[in-house]
Amino acid sequence: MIKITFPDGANKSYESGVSGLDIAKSISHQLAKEVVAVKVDGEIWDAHRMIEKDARIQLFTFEDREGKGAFWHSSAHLMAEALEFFYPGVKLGIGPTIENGFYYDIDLPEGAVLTDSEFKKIEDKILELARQDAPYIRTEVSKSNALETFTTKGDQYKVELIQDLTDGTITFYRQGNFTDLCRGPHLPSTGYIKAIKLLSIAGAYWRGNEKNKQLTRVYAISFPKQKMLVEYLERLEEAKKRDHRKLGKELDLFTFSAKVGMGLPLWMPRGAQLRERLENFLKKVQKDFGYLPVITPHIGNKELYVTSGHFAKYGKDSFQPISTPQEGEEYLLKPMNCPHHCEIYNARPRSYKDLPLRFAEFGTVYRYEQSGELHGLTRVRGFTQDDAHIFCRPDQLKEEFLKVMDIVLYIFRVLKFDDFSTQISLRDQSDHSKYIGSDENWIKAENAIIEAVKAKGIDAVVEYGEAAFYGPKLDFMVKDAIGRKWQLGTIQVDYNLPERFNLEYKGNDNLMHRPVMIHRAPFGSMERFVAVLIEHTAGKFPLWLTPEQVVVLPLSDKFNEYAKKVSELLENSDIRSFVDERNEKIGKKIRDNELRKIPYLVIVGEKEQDEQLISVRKQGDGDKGTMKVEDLVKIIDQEIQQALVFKQ
RNA sequence: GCCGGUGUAGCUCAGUUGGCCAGAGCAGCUGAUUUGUAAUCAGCUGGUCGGGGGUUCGAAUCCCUCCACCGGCUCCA
Repeated sequence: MIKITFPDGANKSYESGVSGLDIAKSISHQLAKEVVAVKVDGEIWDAHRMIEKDARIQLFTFEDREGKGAFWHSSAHLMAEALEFFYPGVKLGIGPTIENGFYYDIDLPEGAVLTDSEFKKIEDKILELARQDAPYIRTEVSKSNALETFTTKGDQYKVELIQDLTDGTITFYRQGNFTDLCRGPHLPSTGYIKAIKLLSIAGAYWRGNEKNKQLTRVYAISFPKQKMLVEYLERLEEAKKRDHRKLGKELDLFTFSAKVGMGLPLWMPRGAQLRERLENFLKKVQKDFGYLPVITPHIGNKELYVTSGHFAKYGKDSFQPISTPQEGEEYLLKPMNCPHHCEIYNARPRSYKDLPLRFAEFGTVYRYEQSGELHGLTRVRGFTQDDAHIFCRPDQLKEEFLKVMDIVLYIFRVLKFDDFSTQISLRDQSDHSKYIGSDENWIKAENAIIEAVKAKGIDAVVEYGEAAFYGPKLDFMVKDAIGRKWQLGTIQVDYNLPERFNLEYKGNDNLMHRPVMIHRAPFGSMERFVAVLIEHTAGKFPLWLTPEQVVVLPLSDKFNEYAKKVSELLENSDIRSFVDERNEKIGKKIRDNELRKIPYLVIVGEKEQDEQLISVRKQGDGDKGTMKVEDLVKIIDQEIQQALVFKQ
């Protein structure tokens, strides 16, 4: 007998060789049907794998992340089996699970092409295999046997994977006639898979390396119930309605023109107003935090970027230099604001008493992004950073860094971005060739960030190899409507550019010292931030940001004059309002303005005119009754004040 | 840049064995209606079927090529 301990601390004796599934059966019939994986002493196992010694266990169903992992991983194997059926000789790469589903990278036989028109028959085949309810059988194999198996099969990708594994830890899983190299865990049998949908197809380089062969990646998702698949697809459809590219068009915020050039956004009046308000909001916050405005041109002499190191790093992958017609001097479109700001610092001698200096600029920069990378407003070739560079003494670094974090967190709070994640981006641990500057400077900079994050008590993940070439950074990431992560705010500590630009200040010891630089952009870029804001709000912007706050709807053109008067009164109280004078019925005007997501609709007819009142409707919330104009002003002022209140 | 897909009116979409002047709804314009809380009615305008080339008596439809967009990969100062 062995002793099994449950998560709540309770324990129970079972015969040796009992499985997670058996244990579930002993608890309840329902649980046994749902269990798909089990954690045994911290390791995730197959639910049907035998446990042979005392252990702490935890049972997982599809609702758990661990359960989904086993479920989707097993589905990937089944998909691979179906793909082998239709494409004999197909070579298999990796088939991992992802946040929503799984994929398998495959190398199709010479001449074969997989397109989405084949999805249906592959799905059907998978379900057919699933109905056979074949068990997933785990076997431990030696490295030499494993290599032999896949060398015989001619699958060089698996061979390559096995070569990197340590002997003694290699396992195969087999279901039906299909065997795959896999750590597991897996479902007890294929019958658990009741619904599957192939989602898309993409090229993916083997091992993520551009120099390797590009394999075909098949994305799919599966569920234990058909209904769950239907719900998932519906959710996906709903999310697509929030796509900023769709809403940007519908709400007249921005557009693109192939004639202007790909990746070069054109802000329409409503979008420009929204963006301007965001900028003014941040300007005000920054003023309170002691920032000083600076303005720099859109181009800069090539030498500037040679000095900063940007040219060596990105010169080949940038828009190429333009040159003056007479002298042949080379200029680059500005890809970064920092070199310009360094030269502003250098414009005059600085004393330790001047620091910190905080130069802020909404600086528009131009970067050559690969054509396949462009994506709405989130990835463009010309964009405006809410940039600033803080030049400070080393002893001021920590405090300055924390203050920047305060700004970022404040902005996220005001705009209700509460589902963000933070990432500390450090140097690649093994390859330092991508970076400029001394090890000593890097270590100082990396430690500064780690300490600041610790001081703020923020839960950040550490990613190696994600740093900028001149310094490490702290990034704030937010997800878009369909779950893609985008970096918004960024804070970077930099000891290197001050050296390259020979920045100095005179200390109280009468000696010259080198300042430290902080690069920071709380929004990241106006383009990307607005994109994410659109998706988060589904176009229902906060009252203080929205281009039009109130629309006045006269019941018929007899009341146009009164409507105009009401609108003027609102404007006099700094409320953005306009009159919908179209010759339409009131129902039509309400519908159209609701769809345009105007926060307040004011209806005026004979009754209102006689009593000098207004009828108010709130977007998405229906009739609010009649009131005086100043009552609405009060409601709106209050709503705005509440949104902007500074809570430390 | 790479893999796969898509491209018909401002928007959403019909239009496949290649065949008369390419269609609808919404938007727009004109007129009628003077309206009480999510779509009033009628008429009209609007398209080099993404561009170019080819096959054919004939191409939105088939082929080639370029462009843009969509989903990924790689990249992201």
